[in-house]
Amino acid sequence: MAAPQARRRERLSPAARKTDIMRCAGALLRASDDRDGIVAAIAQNLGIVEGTVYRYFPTKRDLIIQVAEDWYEGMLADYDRELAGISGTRARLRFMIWRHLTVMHDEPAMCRLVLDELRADAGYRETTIYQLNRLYTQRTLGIVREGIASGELRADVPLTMVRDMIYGGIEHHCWAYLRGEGKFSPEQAADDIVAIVYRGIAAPEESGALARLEDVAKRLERFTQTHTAT
Amino acid sequence: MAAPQARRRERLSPAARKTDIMRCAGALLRASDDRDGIVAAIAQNLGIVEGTVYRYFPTKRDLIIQVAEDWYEGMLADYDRELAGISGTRARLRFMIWRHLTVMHDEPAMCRLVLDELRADAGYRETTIYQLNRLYTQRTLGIVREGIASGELRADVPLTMVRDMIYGGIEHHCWAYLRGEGKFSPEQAADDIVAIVYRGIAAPEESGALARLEDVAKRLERFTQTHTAT
DNA sequence: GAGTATAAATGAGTTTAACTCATTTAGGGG
DNA sequence: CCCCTAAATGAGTTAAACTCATTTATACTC
Repeated sequence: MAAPQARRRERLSPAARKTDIMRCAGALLRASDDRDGIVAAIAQNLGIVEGTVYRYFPTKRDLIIQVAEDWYEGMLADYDRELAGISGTRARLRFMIWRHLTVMHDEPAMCRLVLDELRADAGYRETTIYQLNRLYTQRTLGIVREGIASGELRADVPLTMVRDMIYGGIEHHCWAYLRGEGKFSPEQAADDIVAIVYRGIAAPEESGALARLEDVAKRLERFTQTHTAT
Repeated sequence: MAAPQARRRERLSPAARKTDIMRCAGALLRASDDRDGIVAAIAQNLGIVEGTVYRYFPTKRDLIIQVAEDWYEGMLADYDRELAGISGTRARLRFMIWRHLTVMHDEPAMCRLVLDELRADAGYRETTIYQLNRLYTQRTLGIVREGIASGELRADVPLTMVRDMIYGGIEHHCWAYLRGEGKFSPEQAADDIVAIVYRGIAAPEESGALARLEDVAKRLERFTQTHTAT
């Protein structure tokens, strides 16, 4: 039996220790979807004791949420700036959709944590993640509103349902991928979603043209009748 | 202090006891979203001991899953027969969507249990609920396929994405309602979803007409030029 | 109607993981 | 070099899921 390793009691600044714990928690959260005993695992990994973790985070849940929040904040930074460089309702919508799909694709474990665990429980609405997501979907709806204002989209678009179908669709589409089964292409998926949604909400451009052309047809008929009668 | 009630040891047939436990579990699952100590609560409600519950269900999870399965099976019975009485791609799609929305509306607690708890964990795929849902969405895709075959819908419809957007959209739409906040109307929601999706996937009927009319316009121009030149 | 076999039910455990707190001790300031 | 602060400890408590040897209601036999 190996002699029990004498613990070296090392003192870090609170900030450094907290960073260490969060980094370690992030790694473990990505490595496995089993959250049982994760506090013990973190402590063991860092060579500290469980109680020390609780000096920095009141509960396990707080720790996990803060890790997820930090990650998500970094992940969603700057989309606004990127979006500013894209013009056209369709392209802008596609960008928002594609970006969300890309997050799913690049960080399945974290996304699953957010979607399946954090979002399910009571305090989710008090979470930064909820706020960030709200902003993101609000931005998406903003694009739709602009499209309506310009006449490019129908005036009677049910706004929140468009949002629900886009983001609900994304989540459903990635469901299997998030648990390590199957693949998906963010580009392909974004194309497919945008194709359905855009056609679904675009103003019937053709209807005006059709009306004009129907008129043309009638005039032609009269014209030809007049001229052939002569 | 009230004298401790002498427990009356009553023996039921296994079937009867199992039914009792499941019924009680169902009531508690509907009454609260807190699953901690639910086995103890069931035992107390039935005047039995926790260990007795475990004689009928190997784990708490098994009990909950079986309750949810029984409920869902009853809930989704017969949709196939009802669907048979509805004709037209759009109406049939709307029926499937409306029905799913109605389940959400009538049994928010159970739906939340299935969506937020059962679907999140590993064994979900082995669940009857998963199978029933698969059949349901397969049936939906069947309707879309028929629409494509008849030429009513575009040939390039991304089938699974249509499914994901419909059912993901439904879930997103009901999210707040499922946790007791806000309302929604299954009828309105079904209309909105079907409006977006159907327009999104319908074949462009107008395009052929447009092409013909563009041709008419050119002929008219030539005709008028010829005749006014004279 | 008494004796007995069966299995339903018990209740006193164990286990595991989250969380608490009185005590210990590293390490910088005087 | 000592002392003070607060970081870290480790030995708890709590809570809930789950186990199992024992008890006992009930149906069946004779």
